[in-house]
Amino acid sequence: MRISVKCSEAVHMLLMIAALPNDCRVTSDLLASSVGNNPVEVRRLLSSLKKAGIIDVARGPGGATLKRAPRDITLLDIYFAVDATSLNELIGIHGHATQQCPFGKNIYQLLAEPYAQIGEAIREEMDSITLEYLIARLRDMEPSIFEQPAVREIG
Amino acid sequence: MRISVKCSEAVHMLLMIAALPNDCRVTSDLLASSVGNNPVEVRRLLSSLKKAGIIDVARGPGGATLKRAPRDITLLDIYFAVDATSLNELIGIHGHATQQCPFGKNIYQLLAEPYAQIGEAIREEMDSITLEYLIARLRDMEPSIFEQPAVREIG
DNA sequence: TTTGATGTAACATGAATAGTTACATTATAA
DNA sequence: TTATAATGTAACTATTCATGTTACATCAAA
Repeated sequence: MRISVKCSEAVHMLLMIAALPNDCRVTSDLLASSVGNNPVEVRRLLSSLKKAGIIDVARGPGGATLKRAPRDITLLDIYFAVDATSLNELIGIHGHATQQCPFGKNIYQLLAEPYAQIGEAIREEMDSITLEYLIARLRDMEPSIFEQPAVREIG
Repeated sequence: MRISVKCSEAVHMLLMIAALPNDCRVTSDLLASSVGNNPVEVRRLLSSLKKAGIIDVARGPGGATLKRAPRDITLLDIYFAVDATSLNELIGIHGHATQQCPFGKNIYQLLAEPYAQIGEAIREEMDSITLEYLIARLRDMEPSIFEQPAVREIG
């Protein structure tokens, strides 16, 4: 699975966790069937989101719930949660350049700053997109999801 | 090779092509030994840069030369040249969500706009970094490269 | 014509990713 | 307490994709 797809799947899952009513247990099987992936992979993602403090996952006949308010969960949080590799690795620099060559010797330091700028731009953009915003967008697109009592509310 | 590493290797190569004196033929073997990769991979990158109109590569005992001024070559050009996959694929959306589910049905459209914003931020940032700027940075770090006679020894 | 290089196909290798099975663990409800 | 239904994770397999290697046709210049 590509890093990006992990991220969009996690968003998908979080939307379901956030929007489904309290009496609907959001299990990994339910999530898997909607996301279109296998339950183990979903659980791996859930596990990552849990470690990041974004959700709580109850064992036994439990289901997952948000641990923070949707406005306090950004795409950046989700991205970092489900993908251990940092942005630095995503837009990385080849590490096998010859140190004997004046070009090879300097290429890392040369690119480090510009690449850090790009990473920062990505970070800012992702951090500006909250789960709250995505829920609002979803409400516009599919109001029926929210036309039921006891929709999960946090914070 | 990761997409990012391709990009940094291409920058490395372009710097050598731009900075080495005219009488020094920049061959794929020379580039490969500095970049620390095999000549065929380097030729694949050269081929991509050529297709993108960034360099000319002479056959026979030729060597590569820039086709455009360094100020007209940006990191974005280089990135697109050496990586066929678009940014949309880099930060993509899972395509296997169930259409029967109101979440799965909307997830693509929901994420499309925010993701496009992120892509645009990356694009802008990469497009602001020119080869000219990188050459200037390199000159600051390693002035010796630009003091003519010494450079012929590279490789 | 010889030499030294590119261009690329075809195949092999290897590493990362994803999928499957299995089972221990745990909370809840009867 | 026990049965049930779910998570947590290990271990293994399969697959995919990026990379490395070999080989050779092509080409330009001396």
